[in-house]
Amino acid sequence: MAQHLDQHVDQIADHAPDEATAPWLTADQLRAWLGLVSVAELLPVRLDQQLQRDAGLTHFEYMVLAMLSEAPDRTLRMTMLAARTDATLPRLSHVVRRLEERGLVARSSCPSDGRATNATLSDEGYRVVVGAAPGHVREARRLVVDALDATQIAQLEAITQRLLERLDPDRRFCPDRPATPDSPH
Amino acid sequence: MAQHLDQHVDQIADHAPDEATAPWLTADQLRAWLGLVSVAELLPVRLDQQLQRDAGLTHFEYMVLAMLSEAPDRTLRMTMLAARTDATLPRLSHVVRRLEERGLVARSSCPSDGRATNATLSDEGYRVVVGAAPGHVREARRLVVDALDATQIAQLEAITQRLLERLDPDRRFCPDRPATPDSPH
DNA sequence: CCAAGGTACTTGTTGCGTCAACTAAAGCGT
DNA sequence: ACGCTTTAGTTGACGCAACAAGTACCTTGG
Repeated sequence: MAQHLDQHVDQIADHAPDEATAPWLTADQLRAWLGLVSVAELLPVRLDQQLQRDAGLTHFEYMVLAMLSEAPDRTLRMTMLAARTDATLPRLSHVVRRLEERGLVARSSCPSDGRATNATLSDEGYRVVVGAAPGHVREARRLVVDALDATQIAQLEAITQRLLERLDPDRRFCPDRPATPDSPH
Repeated sequence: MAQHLDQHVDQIADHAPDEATAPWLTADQLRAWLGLVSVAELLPVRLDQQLQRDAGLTHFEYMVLAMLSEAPDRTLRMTMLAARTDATLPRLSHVVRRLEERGLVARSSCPSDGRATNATLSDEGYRVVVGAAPGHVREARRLVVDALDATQIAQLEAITQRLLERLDPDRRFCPDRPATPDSPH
């Protein structure tokens, strides 16, 4: 499948022995890399399929609703919500508009800052996300958690943390910072 | 970030102690799961960014060209190419049409089977993919390979193999089967 | 040798994400 | 009080992927 990443190992060994200019991978590295790329390609698709089928939500919509469900008053400013879901503001704006049309969230202008918009989870939205959560977790178990033993779970956590330092150096995604719910003023 | 996956651990412990109906995750499992989801979300974006910037290709287009570059006569049937890139046929058809408009591949009707279409990498397409490969591998090193030590590389390979058994039980993706290039007749 | 069914694509439609404006509201210096 | 800049969000256009239909070709049973 991927000779193109290692097939010229011998020829570059001739004139480019140093790390910086020798791009190709060893067989072990190649297998790990291709495995990770495959997982990264397939996992989001599976998550979307399960949630779409069982709850009529994309994974991203689920994340939006889930973040709101945990926030004080089930309300977050768009910017904060975007940070927590690793979305651009335009993307979030479109998605929230569609969710509002479906009656799952409501938007309101923030009283303390006229520029800001607060998104609030409706009762119906709460029912939807609470109804979707068990199936989602079941899928997480089926695809990942139950496929690995405890040792591998620990290894996976360490590996993903290392990778996230490179993939997301600013820690924009999954900031885990305490909620600054409404108007910080 | 994700109380919604574990916040009710205590309350379900009351009435649903068994595995099948107890969906929530332990803290360790939760961290590994969220880490993997984040990586799966960010890695494809980074790969697309680097290839788009340096070679004007999406990761998927790069995969298409790379698979062709390894095939005998730089030629594959659409169905085979779709299997090797984990794409649906409609998706591949659109992408190959665009690549043909850019002069990177050529399509021709298969002489031995009038239904089939062969995609062939042009010289220009070969130059593009060969030019793109080093930067792509460099990015793979920067984001993943060089972030992990040899032990973790081995762990990651084992973990991804386990996960792929669940994510892709039919081994549709990355089948690594020998090329059946043209007309098996 | 012809009809029925399956195979290998291609094409049109729809939905979502990104990018590039654009609007409106603060903040800030004078 | 007046502009100028920054911040927050929305909107519209465009590109790409998924799904559904359609077309052309092969194959198999009668």
